[in-house]
Amino acid sequence: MTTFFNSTQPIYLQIISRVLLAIAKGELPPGGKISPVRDMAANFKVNPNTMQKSLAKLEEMGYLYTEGTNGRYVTKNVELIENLKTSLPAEITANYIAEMLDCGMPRDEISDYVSYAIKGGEKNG
Amino acid sequence: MTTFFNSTQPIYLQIISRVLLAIAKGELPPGGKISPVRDMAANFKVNPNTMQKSLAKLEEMGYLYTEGTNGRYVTKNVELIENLKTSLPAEITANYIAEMLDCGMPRDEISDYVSYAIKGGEKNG
DNA sequence: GCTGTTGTATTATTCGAATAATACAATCGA
DNA sequence: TCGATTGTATTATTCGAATAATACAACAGC
Repeated sequence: MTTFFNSTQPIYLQIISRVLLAIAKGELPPGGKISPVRDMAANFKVNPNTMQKSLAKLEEMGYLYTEGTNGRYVTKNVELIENLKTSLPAEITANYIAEMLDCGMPRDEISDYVSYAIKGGEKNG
Repeated sequence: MTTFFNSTQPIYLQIISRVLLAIAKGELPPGGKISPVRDMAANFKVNPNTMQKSLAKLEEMGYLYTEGTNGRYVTKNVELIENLKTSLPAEITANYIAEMLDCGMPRDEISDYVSYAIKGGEKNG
């Protein structure tokens, strides 16, 4: 069914994450026009209302803005976007470290563990 | 309100994670009796039904078992628990690496990034 | 002016999570 | 035996997420 999402988190939040990522990676450039709500809903295979909800939240956060009935655009606030580029991986990493500490892993062994996992302990696409 | 949980994931799943962690860390030793449903519900400040749901799932998974009306216990299957000890951090790490790659971070820079974050880039309790 | 596209709003329905309030069955201990 | 404790089951209600089906307002292009 939902090819894009997992079930443990609301879809609209997962959409927000994906759009933020696209903005951070420059796939959605500053000032660039994004697809209409209905199209994005179709692409993500979700209900237009769900898509609308996600985009409205992103607008609240300042990452998107609406130009009347003309369409929706990515913010031109490049500082906000630069900030996103650094804060996204930072948050993910801070979260990861917290989880590992919670697991009982000593702080000074975590990065070694990551090294090991990357080099061959696990198979990562 | 919910001092223990965040809102982006169902509480009963978060409880499951916490119990698994406690088992892996040995805080709940193999064969050890755990608190009654009602007590655990009170401790976690959730509804007894929610607690019951989590414990039932953990039982399905084989980590707990019920002795009639006597109480609930942690499995004596130490191999299962040993497996948990390694698989928990492995899964967390695999997930983390996938997220970082998704962010566009080169594979060979991830562990350095973690090192940096641990040593002082971030403040971690 | 008309039509299509855009964002937005509204109402209703379904579903699962969570809570509440009980009730029941089985065992243990006094 | 009696009562407390245990796990379990049942029914109802509330809430948010998600979907469905529309409807409306505003602008662009013909």
